[in-house]
Amino acid sequence: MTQRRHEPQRADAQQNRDRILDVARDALTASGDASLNSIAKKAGVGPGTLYRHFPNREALVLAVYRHDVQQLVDSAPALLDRHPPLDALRLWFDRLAHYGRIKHGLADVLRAAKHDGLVGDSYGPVIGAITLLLRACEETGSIRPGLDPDDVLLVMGFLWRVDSGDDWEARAGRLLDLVMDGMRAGAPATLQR
Amino acid sequence: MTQRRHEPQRADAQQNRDRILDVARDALTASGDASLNSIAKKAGVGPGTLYRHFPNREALVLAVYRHDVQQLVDSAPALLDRHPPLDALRLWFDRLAHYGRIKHGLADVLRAAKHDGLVGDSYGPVIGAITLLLRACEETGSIRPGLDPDDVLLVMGFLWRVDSGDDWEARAGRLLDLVMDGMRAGAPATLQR
DNA sequence: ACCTGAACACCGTTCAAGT
DNA sequence: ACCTGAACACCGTTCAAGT
Repeated sequence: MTQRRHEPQRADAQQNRDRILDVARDALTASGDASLNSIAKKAGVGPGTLYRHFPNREALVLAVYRHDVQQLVDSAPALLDRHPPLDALRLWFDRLAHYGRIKHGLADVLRAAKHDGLVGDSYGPVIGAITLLLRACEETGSIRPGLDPDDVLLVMGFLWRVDSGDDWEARAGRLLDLVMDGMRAGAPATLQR
Repeated sequence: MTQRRHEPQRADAQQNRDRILDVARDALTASGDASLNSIAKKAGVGPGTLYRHFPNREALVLAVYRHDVQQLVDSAPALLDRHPPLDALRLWFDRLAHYGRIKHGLADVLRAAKHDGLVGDSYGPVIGAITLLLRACEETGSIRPGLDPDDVLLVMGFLWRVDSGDDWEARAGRLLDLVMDGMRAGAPATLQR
């Protein structure tokens, strides 16, 4: 939505920003809990410079993964074009699982983003994509109506926490099937409470 | 399983241990990220003393919630006596949700416990309770057979992450229903991959 | 306008020295 | 056998001083 590229900015500032993002991307992929100070040092800038560009860890993580998230979000319509809605939904969450596995910290940011004010920047589009997919499924009657996208994303949170054995993909697949079966239209009605 | 009460131990050591646990319980309920140093200080002991009793944060959290977890685990058979298996399963997870909401850090410990060697101490019994409940459901044919207790606990992890509005209980209930519908025997078969 | 880097309060953790 | 508490390396974050 907001286009920050090429805003009037001093050249050295822009360079610093880019180098920080480069280093941060590498550092975060290597291990999710890389310290901000260590990232600043590796980027060859003072801690203050990092904080000037990114006021907190969340902002940095978000900036690092911005394009990747956008790409994931954009893929939803294409999936809907090429597959039945329910399959598209499933495939999209497959992708989400892969993203969450590589992009450390993204899960936490998405979780926190809901409460902080910065809903529009990354959480919003993600929820938007899920909404799109859910609606398509509803229209074909393949899932129960009225599912809340926030709820669905929350439950799918297990995808970020499957441990990283070599069978993680199979396990995630099984569990994804399980949850999606619960979302299906044919699924038993809600229990009497 | 292991009974540590009244092992030969110096009186002051036992007192220190108890005071640390008391303070830690309060501190953790107040906020989940209370520092170990601050807990030691409030308990009136040096940091080294805390570390002598509990080598890391995980051990402390586990010790603090030991009795509560045991109580939860023990409640499973009673639930099975008084309710149909599927209802018992649902009610037990309701309780788990309430526990995870108050006992900060317990969720992380349960997650980490699987990989660390200390499986027997707390993770084991919890998985044991889930296994018991799942088997009972299987026998009445109310859920699909072959569900892995680890998998189920992993998916239910969303319970610890429902945010704490005043509607958290309703939301958790909805999502619990959703997941349990997926576990049901009547649920649609696994998708073709 | 932006960067530097020393500085602050804190963290988890260790370990010599005491009793 | 156990406790103390100074000490270490680190963390996130700030802010005067520079260019």
